[in-house]
Amino acid sequence: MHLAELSRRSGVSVPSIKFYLREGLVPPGTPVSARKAEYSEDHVRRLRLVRAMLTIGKMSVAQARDVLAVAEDPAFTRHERLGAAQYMLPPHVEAPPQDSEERVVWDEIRGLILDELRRLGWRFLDTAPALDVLTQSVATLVGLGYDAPVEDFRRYAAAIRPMAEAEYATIALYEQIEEALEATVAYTVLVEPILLALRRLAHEDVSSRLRHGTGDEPAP
Amino acid sequence: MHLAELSRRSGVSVPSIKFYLREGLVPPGTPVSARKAEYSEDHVRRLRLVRAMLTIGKMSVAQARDVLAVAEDPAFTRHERLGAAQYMLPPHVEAPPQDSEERVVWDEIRGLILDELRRLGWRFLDTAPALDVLTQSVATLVGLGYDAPVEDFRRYAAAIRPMAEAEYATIALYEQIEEALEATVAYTVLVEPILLALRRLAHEDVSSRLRHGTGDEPAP
DNA sequence: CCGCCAAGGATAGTTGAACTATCCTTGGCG
DNA sequence: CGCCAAGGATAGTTCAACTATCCTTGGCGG
Repeated sequence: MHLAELSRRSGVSVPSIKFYLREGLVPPGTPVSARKAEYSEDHVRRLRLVRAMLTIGKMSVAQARDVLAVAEDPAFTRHERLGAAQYMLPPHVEAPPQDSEERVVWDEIRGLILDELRRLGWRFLDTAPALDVLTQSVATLVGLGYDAPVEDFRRYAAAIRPMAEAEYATIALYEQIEEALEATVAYTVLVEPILLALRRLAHEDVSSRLRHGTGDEPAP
Repeated sequence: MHLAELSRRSGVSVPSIKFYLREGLVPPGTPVSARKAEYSEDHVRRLRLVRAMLTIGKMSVAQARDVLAVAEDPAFTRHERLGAAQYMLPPHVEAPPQDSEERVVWDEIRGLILDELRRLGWRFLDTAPALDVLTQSVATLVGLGYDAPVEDFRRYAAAIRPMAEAEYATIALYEQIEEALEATVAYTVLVEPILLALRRLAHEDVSSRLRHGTGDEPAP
């Protein structure tokens, strides 16, 4: 198909597709002649993924480009691609505080988190960006005067572990099929809002029960 | 304290504080004379919260203003404020697809989700924005050619429910203390990245075990 | 063979958000 | 009485993400 049809199929305007091509978010079509390029079904999928990364994942164009680049770099093994893509996905902490006093608090919180997760037997690199995100969130919470939710923490971790196992299996399944190299990215970006939305609905349910709790039994 | 000191204490530049004052993200100080205003410790807290909403929560200035406005509007009861603030927090779905074919898929997915959650006994309004976010994410996943994760869904919901109960209790505790009106906002915005970061670390752990699984036992 | 013409690519312009710098007003104080 | 800095108002800047315009190119009809 040509640019015009790709635009129609994907719901992205022609100038925007050109922009994404320029930025390297979408691979160029195969040139069928010097002034015509042929686009495939993969391009439609890719455009949809890009839109999801930008709108749902709130990623910048630059971030999306970098993530997609490693996610499909044949120089890496599938496992490496998976890890590298995940490490590049936002959110990220720009830089830990330089201010010495804040830095002490930061390091202390990071240490506590690390200990707690190691105690659970979790294995990951000390350089995992998610660790810094965790530290930042907890540090901010503490800075606002709230207690660090350490016991909640253990509960969160225990609840999340089995989910991650199931998800990993699903992703690995799709990764076997070579056509779905971007499964990691799609699952990471799109399952996250699902989890958060469920959490909010659960809050609403809890709140509703406590307020106008009728004769119904609480959920198991 | 004066503007200059507020800036120092909060780590936000003076022009930015002025900007936030103008935009209504921070309440004005109490004017001690015509050219001097006194800012309190609450202003420091508020500025930190605002920065967290903008940087960690990736909210826009307008969204932050609206959320904070309802979160402390004395015209609402505590319970109403809680719900209203949560409903206004991002992410949001701008508009369901108008295209008739896509719209059918959308409604179908929305119906499936609603059925599933009702079957679990969850109570919430049909207008909850989180429902649309859920629908959008699942619809996008389906549009990319992945299966809708319905059985994972049940697992997610079951795992999240007890977390939500514990969190609600914590938030309610802080809400009792009148000085922490923004507890809902702080917890929603700051605990979400914690959950997502834990999920990513769990993925890394699972991946690491499957790859170079040593003699260690898998985590319970 | 020559020139037309549209697809596709290059270039510059637009828009909106989030600051940021400058100017202006004001009243306490020497 | 006039200086002067805090604080507020106004306009300017920067950056990302598009978006519109022009330009190049080569197949093809005359």
